[in-house]
This record gives sequence, C-alpha cells and structure tokens, in this order.
Amino acid sequence: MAPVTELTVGQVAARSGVAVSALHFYETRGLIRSHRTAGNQRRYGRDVLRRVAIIKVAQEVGISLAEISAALESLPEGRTPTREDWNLLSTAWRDSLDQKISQLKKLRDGLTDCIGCGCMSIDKCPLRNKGDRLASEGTGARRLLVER
Amino acid sequence: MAPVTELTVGQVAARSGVAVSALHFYETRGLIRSHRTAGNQRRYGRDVLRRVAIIKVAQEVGISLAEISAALESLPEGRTPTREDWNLLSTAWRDSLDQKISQLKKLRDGLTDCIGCGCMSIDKCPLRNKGDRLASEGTGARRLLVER
DNA sequence: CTACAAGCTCAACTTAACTTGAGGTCAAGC
DNA sequence: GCTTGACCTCAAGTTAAGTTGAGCTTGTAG
Repeated sequence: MAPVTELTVGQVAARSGVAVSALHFYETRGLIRSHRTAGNQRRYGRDVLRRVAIIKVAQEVGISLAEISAALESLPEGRTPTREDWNLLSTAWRDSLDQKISQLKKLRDGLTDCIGCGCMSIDKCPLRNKGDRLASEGTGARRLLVER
Repeated sequence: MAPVTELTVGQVAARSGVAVSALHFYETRGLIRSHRTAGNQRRYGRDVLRRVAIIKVAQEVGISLAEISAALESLPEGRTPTREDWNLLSTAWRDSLDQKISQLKKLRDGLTDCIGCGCMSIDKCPLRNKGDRLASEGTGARRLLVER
C-alpha cells in the first residue's frame, strides 16, 4: 500500500478547526503526537484528526485537558481510540455531563424557589446554606470553582 | 435606635464563607462597599452579607463577576437588592441557567447518539461539525471558550 | 534560484478570580 | 505597656488554555 498521506500542522489546523498554536500546545501536553521530517517539521498521521475531534468534543462537554489527557492515556498503548474505546469514553463523559446537568437543575430550582422569597437569610436560604457548608469545611486554600 | 452592629472583614468572612482576600478583591471590583474606622479598618453594614450571598449564588450558576457587577450596578442607586430587585435578578439568571442546561442536554444527546457509531468522521458527526463551523468562521483570534 | 509562505522554538502575554507574602499598623487582653 | 491577633496595602504568584511575537529555518512555485 502506498503510505498514508501525512499531514502538516497547517493542514491539521485547517481540517480540524484548531489553531496551529493550539496543536503545538496539545503536543506539549502529550495529547497528540507527531514525528518530524528531516527539516524538523511536524508530520501527523490521519488519526490525529480523530484525536483532535475527541479533544474538542470533550472540551465542549466541559472536560479539562488534563482529564482528557488522562482518559486518552488510560487506553492500552495510549492508542488513538478505536470504536470500542470511544464507546467507553463517551459513555463516561456523558455520565459526567448528566451529573453536571442535574447539578445545574438543582441550582435552577433553588433559584426558582427563592424568587419572591427574598430571603437570602444566611440561615434559611437553601442556596445560601450550600455555600456556607462549603466554606466551613476548612480553612485551606479553597477551590477556585464549584465542584463539578 | 442603637446603631446596627457593624461587621469587620473577619466577621464577614466567617459568616459568608468567603476569604478575607476575596472580600478585599470584591471591593476593588466594586461589588461590595465598606467604610473605614479612624484606624483605616473596614466596617460593613449587615447588607453586605446579602450582597455576598447573591454574588456566590450567581457564581455557582456560572455568572462571571463582571456580569454580576453589571447586574448589581444596573439597580437604581446601586443599592443592595430588595426583594423586588432580587426577583428580577434571579429570574434573569434562572433563564440563563435554563439556556445553559438545554445546551448541555443537546451536547449529551449528541454524545449519546454518537456512542457506538464511532464515526467522528469530520463530515458526518454532528458533534464534530459544530466545531468545524465555528472554526471556519474566521481567521482572527478565536474565542477562548465555547459560547455560553 | 530566488521569493515568500509555512514551520520551528522559546519566552512572554492574556483573562478570571483569587491567594500569598512582605512589611507595617491597630486593638484588646492581661 | 506589651504581646498577640486581626487589619492594612501593594506587588507578585497561580491555573487553564492558549495566543502573540521575535528571530530563524524549510519548502515550494514560478
């Protein structure tokens, strides 16, 4: 077979809709890999497109690069996901999405309940108390964001 | 009437579950206000607790400090929200929450549909195409995050 | 064979929302 | 009246996910 067409960064960028600088960045983070030409330029196999696609989907679902990286690395041989692997990943990610959705729903319902009550009374407000509990849990550096 | 008890930063921090440094920070951002004692220490009225409560709730809903600040400032006289104001704010924020939820749902359903298809085929995958469209929209600096 | 586009590396900048630290002041208990 | 804990200011650091720019090399089309 003729060797599969290899792609340059520019081509991958164009086809994947990700900036060249982002591809470089992903590479430093170990999310994608490339080999180099004699002239030190990157060349990618076609599988990089799938990898990048997965990265983007996962990001849209609110998964951090670190987590994505971990998920990809957890695959045997660190290979680009096959259909089977993709089943596992997407199922897991869908679950995390589900969780996030139900969290937001809880929040929305809390907000809805609070409309008109005008309470925010520190002791009684359900939304408030959530925060209080969180805060009283420790004095160390607190999380930057809501637990997801 | 005896003057309403005033609170120190430390007390506000303890009662609101927000770090002292965060309160200072909110002040520089104009989210809360304080007056000073002869010795240049901050003193807060009780209403600051409600303000901080609102800030935290809004943040949990995924609203940025900038937006919160704008919302609070949009109130006549920049006052701490009354029950009426709170109705307006929480309704608006609930709507934005609703939007976010339905966006995530769409994403989840896309993910669900894609399970097993293993496609990620750049052309056919609905999730993929979303990204592609975004990318082909311009060559300028691209958004840091998904539009919310 | 010579432009000029596309690549390369590395360092620095960006935004949000704070935290941490240094160096100095204030206040309250004993 | 002194010690200790709470405050103060201001500058710099932190994390995520990239982007931007400078200075230099490759590769390709005419």
